[in-house]
Amino acid sequence: MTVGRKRGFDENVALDAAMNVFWQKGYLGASLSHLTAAMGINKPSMYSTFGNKQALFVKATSHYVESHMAKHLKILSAPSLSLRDKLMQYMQSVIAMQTEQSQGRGCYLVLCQSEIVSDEIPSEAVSVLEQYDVEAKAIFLSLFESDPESIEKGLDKNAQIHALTIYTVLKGAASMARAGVPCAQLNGVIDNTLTGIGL
Amino acid sequence: MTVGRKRGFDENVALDAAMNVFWQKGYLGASLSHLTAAMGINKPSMYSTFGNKQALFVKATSHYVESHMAKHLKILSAPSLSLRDKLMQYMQSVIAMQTEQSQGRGCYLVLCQSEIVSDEIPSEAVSVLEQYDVEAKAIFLSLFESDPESIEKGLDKNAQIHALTIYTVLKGAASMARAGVPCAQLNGVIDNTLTGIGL
DNA sequence: ACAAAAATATACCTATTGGTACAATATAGG
DNA sequence: CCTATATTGTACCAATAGGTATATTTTTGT
Repeated sequence: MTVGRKRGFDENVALDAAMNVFWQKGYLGASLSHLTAAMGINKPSMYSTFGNKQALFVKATSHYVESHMAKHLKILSAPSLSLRDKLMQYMQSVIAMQTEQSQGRGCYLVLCQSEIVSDEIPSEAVSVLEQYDVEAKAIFLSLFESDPESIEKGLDKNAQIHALTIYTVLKGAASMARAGVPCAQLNGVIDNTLTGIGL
Repeated sequence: MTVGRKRGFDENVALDAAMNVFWQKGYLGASLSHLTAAMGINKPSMYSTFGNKQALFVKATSHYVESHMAKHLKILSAPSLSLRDKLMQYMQSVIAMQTEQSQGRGCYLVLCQSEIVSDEIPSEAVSVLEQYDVEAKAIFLSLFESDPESIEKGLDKNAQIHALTIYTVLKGAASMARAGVPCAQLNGVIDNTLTGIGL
């Protein structure tokens, strides 16, 4: 065992609490008082464990992606589903998660990415946000470029546009979810969107 | 003439400058120092002219709607255009405006509406933001409900879903514009969207 | 039992936040 | 020209921001 007093809190529980604060308030709106209160610790504990606000944000952002976004991805590679069902179930799953809270919160990433232009966000926080944005776009692009059914239907010819359509609707749905629009209504938007792509 | 020293600045010019700061930074990220510096005045002048930060925000928000959003609306009621062209030209016009700056700023309203859930926005600011959200939704809804071509094609049967689809894509496109995606790519998304609705 | 190490609580730091008091400066009417 | 009125510049206010110094508590190895 390492020498010294034992940590009186679970690092992952605290990180999850911090993630929820950033999710609700964004980077700028989440003060250290808000964060540490939600995490159930005081500032020195936060600083010694996570570094500083931007380092906490970087960890909280990765934690969001791993705990709330990654699990939906396996739907996109389910071999038994048609391309339409892959995309539909993926989008429905993501949006259901974003409308879960009675006071919907939408998407952590969409919220915080919108703060980048303000020029008030530290560079490491900007980096991680931009990195996930690039990755998300790449996932849809490679799906339309490589999926056999996509190629068969000729959707790979306009893979870029179709990928951007999915991504745009997801971002829009995140805004709508944050504004309190219920999941059921957004499912109709998904249906329209997939029809427009040709699925 | 009224007695007393004359105002050394143009109220509308100052309001326009304030609008641009809120557009870039949102309500929380726009400090009084940022605002007054951009407006070219000092704090007492700002407070005596506009009241306080939230009153300035309410005026700046209305100014945004009138100077940047209202002008696109006439496209939706152009009698010579098909329903598809009305919606396409409207969306293209809005998105072209949002991608204008090399460092795109997206939509003022979408940005600030995303701050509401943070619970850090004064109530009068929340009210004006929610009011414009309701109005925007109503415009698309009444279009699909009442437009002759919409009725002829049976789109009025699902007017709610179609209206929400347009609005969701516009919000998503605003996020994309803010992230720097060029106008040309988003025009492809518009095309997909209108196809999905059945236009 | 005791020293070293780690985590905690409290109090503090400087900078900035939204907002004002007050004195100096213009302006118009009498 | 002088007074009333309105705007301006400067300096300030309390509260909070992100971050830290320090002393206290708790733990383990010797």
